[in-house]
Amino acid sequence: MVSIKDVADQAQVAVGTVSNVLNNPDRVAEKTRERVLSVISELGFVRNDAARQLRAGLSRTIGLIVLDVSNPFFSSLARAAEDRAAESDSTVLLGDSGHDADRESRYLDVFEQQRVKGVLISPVGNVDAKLEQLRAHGVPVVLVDRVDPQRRVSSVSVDDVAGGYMAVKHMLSRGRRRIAFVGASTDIQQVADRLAGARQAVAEYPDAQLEVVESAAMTVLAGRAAGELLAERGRQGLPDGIFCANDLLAIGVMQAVLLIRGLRIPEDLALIGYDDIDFAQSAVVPLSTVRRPTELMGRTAVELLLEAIDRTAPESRQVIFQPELVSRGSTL
Amino acid sequence: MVSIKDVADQAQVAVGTVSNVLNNPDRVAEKTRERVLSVISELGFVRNDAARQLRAGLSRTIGLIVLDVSNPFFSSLARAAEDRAAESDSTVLLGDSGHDADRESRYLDVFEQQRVKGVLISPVGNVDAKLEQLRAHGVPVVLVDRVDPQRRVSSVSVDDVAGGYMAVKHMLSRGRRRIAFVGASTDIQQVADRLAGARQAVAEYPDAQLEVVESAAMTVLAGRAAGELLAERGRQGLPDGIFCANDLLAIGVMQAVLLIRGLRIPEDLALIGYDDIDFAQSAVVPLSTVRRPTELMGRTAVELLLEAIDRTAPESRQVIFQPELVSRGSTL
DNA sequence: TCGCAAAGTTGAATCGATTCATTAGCACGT
DNA sequence: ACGTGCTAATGAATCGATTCAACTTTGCGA
Repeated sequence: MVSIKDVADQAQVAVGTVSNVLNNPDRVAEKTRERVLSVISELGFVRNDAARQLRAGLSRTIGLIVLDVSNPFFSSLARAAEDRAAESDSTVLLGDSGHDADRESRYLDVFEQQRVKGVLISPVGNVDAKLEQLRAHGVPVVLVDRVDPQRRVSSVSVDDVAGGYMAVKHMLSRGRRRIAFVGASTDIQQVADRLAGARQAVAEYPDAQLEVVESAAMTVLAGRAAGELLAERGRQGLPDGIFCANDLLAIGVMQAVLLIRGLRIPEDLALIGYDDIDFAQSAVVPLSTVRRPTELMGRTAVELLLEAIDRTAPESRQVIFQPELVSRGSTL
Repeated sequence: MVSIKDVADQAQVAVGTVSNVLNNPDRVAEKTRERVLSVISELGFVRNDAARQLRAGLSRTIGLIVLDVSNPFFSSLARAAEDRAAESDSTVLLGDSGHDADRESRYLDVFEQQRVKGVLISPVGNVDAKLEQLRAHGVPVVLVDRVDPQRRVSSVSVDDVAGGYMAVKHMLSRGRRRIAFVGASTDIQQVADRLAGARQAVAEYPDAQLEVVESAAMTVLAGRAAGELLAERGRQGLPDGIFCANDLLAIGVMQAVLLIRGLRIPEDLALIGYDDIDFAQSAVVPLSTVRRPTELMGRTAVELLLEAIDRTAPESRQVIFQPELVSRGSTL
């Protein structure tokens, strides 16, 4: 394996000079620099990051742990984070916890051993202890899609109350009055927030009413079950607008309504989801939905982290983004 | 920052002993070990991976570069690879190239600087030069979902010809005879292979015929366009079995057929896709499909890599997996 | 009591890049 | 000829964990 020493010998300079060629090129005379560079490529020298990091004390990597990489929300966020990190020439180590606290904990351990500059995490379980340990070791943390109730750590998240509000307000403004909300248990913060937003919107229209349908999960199949349940009532008992807590549910409801009862969307029933997954626009009837600014969130998360790294006094910041309404055929 | 030296001082032992507690616990007397361990947790000592790696010469990490983490095929493969690596206590660094050669190249550079033990990659562009460099530096490489024509590097891939064959054979064995293949350009190796398999199956039935419909892309919308095109012919001109090169196309075809022409699946038309994405089973009519053994591929890829790392003579191995037919409602 | 093997412990040397105080070389003005 | 100021280059010390030859202690049989 070729080391900086080998390069120095071959180029007839001292090791310090080679190091300067790599890190402070302008301190080295042009002729010398060129000679060293040509030896580097001739020998195929590649910097040993472990040695650099050991001496420098800090690494150039950021750890990112997401709940599920196959979820487009997270993969798009991760990509944006990587791009932003690359601009400040850092690298992102991506870990997928898969909603599993053990995996999450393993990644945190690895990240700490690797002495990452900072950690971005959308936590699964109770990570307070681990995060506290990281912070005690001087590793800044930024929460993603979650806020710290004690506001001790920085975070980027989305105003889901506003998202629920704009979804339902959208249907109300188009004349719908009998609104249904379909979502899993309100134990999930995001579901609770979206429902709260929906309630706010309905409260602004005295003649409107809101019905809550609790689904077993947040999947297409659960949505279909909910849709069948509603459709069984017949035309009279039906709501004229349905807001689903995510797009998968909405697609399930759409399947049930369109095929099983032959109702039409949006004529008989307006439908809106949440997340803007790929399938939303390629559903049979293009699905209206609420989109979260994932790229911006990823970039911002990295920026908050870099800020915390540079700053000595680590005051925390909570950044909350506003979601965006995407209006398509299902609410025309 | 707490180092092994601090632990040694506090526990009144030599640094070598602390190191042994961590790496060769059985060489240390029980009493000493306990004392050291308690000091470690008391001081919150965390091993510095950079120093360990510098001295040991090799790291405990494996680099994995996939084309698109949000593709369930890759995310599931990545998760399996991570689990397998964890069993041999290694860590996987996951990189998402997003079909972008620059990003891919950046990751390869980072991996090499980090002195990863080996690299798993599903390559975008022409990475021959980079891979050659890695191999020259003694870093083993295993290709994922791609074979090296020159068989110089190991690989794990799927027999897509067999996949195409089993999909079409399945429909033929249920009495369908007018088969259509829907897929994007055969410039894509996977598409070409699946079509070749379809041809093989059809050739076994003298009274069967195969029609090829080229779609613009491999998306739901492209599938819908293809479905509409077919449906316009009316019942007579229609095939009675359609094999789509992936599930997205199949879902598009299903939408077009079911809603726009009111045909029934599988009575009027059998339909089968490829990949077994989540949506396949939660489609209106559950979609039959061909599944690739992603978990097994991920595990095997890591195993091939570990093999190559341990072995001094790096002979390459090409492992080709057989896909599996998943029969659901769309081909009953 | 002595000898000797086994078990336990020690600490200096090592990995490779970075840092920085020091030295070398050169140009210019007086 | 000599001092001053500048750029360029040097190389020893450093980061923290691991390794291993050397040393100490313990246990046990003769």
